[in-house]
Amino acid sequence: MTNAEKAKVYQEVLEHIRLFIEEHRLSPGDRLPSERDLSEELNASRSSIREALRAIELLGLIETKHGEGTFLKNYRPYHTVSLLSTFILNETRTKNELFEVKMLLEQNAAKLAMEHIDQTSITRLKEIVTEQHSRNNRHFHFFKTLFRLCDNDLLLKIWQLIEEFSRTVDIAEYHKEAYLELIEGIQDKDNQKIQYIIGQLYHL
Amino acid sequence: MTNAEKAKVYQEVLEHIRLFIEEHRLSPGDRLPSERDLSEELNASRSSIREALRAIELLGLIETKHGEGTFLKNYRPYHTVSLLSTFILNETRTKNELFEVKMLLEQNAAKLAMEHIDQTSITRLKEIVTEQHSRNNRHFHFFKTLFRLCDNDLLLKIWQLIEEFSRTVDIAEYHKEAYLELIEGIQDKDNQKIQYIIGQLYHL
DNA sequence: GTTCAAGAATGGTCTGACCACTGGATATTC
DNA sequence: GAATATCCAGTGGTCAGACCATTCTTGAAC
Repeated sequence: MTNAEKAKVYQEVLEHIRLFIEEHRLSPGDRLPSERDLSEELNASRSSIREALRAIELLGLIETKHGEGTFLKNYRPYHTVSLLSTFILNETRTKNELFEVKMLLEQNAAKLAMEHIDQTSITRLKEIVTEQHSRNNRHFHFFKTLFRLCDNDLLLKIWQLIEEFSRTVDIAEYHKEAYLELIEGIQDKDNQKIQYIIGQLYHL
Repeated sequence: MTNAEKAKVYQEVLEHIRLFIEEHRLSPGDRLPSERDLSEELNASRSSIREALRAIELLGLIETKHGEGTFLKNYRPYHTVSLLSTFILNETRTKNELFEVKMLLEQNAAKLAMEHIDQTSITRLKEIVTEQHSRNNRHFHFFKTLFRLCDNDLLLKIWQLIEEFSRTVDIAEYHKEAYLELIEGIQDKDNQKIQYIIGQLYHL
């Protein structure tokens, strides 16, 4: 036997759960079978079931309520992965990959948003940049709004995921002026300028 | 009692492990205490210890070797991204979103690759386009090679996941000529042309 | 109808057992 | 002495069963 790659029980359980969700078309808020039921159905011990459930709970995909059950959760980045911060992410290679992807996604968003932009959105963006309370979160709010304009939920989710990871390394906040210039670029539909400004943020 | 927020044992274990790693300055490859030792030291059952370990194993932070022990792993975000994606991608998602993101990623890759390209890679790309056996898989092979040139595993992983998922919807294969033109664009470092060609593939 | 107590279902945790794999110590053979 | 085979302690993998804490339902008592 060269490399049988025998999967652990909890990994198989994970796959079963994934399929279960798919087959039954479960939506966030819906209840999963109880640990005991899963145990019986999958022919695995309750401990193994729990190992699997705990793992995806940590990922933020499910939620357990004592005495009630296990529920599918509306996945939101920014719940769990702060764990990673002290764990690692110190490797420069990892950091660079993260920031590069983040920058690319933001460039993509800006370009797409440029095509959908209207005066109301421009105003909203300007507000976000100048609002006081978003001082420590300007970048996040600004781009979240921008991504929303793109009308592509998948793109938004990917970005949020990457953004979350990035935070465990470094919180990126830049000068107000850059964002205002960016808005100008979007308003003028000047793609070159947009790409350049975002590139500059990341000093690449 | 308003909101006691009693943490589960496995979450406390997680925190202990995190601290342990920090205090002992563990690096990837180093070994963690055995499950039984942790159990005794933290005054928790082995099951609880395992729930915690399985969770961060799934995250990709550690690696367990049967009979040997548990080891700290060199963490790469794409591991987690790929995990989450199997769930995220299954959430309601339109074909358009999927293909738009795919296109954007491919545009990103082409642009990045443009900056790293050399003669050998050009030749390799041309081969892929003209090879017979990759006829039904040209797009995938071509872009996979292109993404590799970008030297960003995270970006590659994201694209691969989306590409795979796209296949369940529709298989995209285009005319040989488009790829050859794309190679030309990359060779000439003509970004506008690159973006245009890829955009055309997706008729946007 | 309202209230309250009992009970069923469910997650949370622990104990202890046994198996399978690994690596080093020890014994055996040459 | 060197190579090999064997054994064994340590470790992860899995399981069965127990008990507790919480929640919700059910039905009896009022």
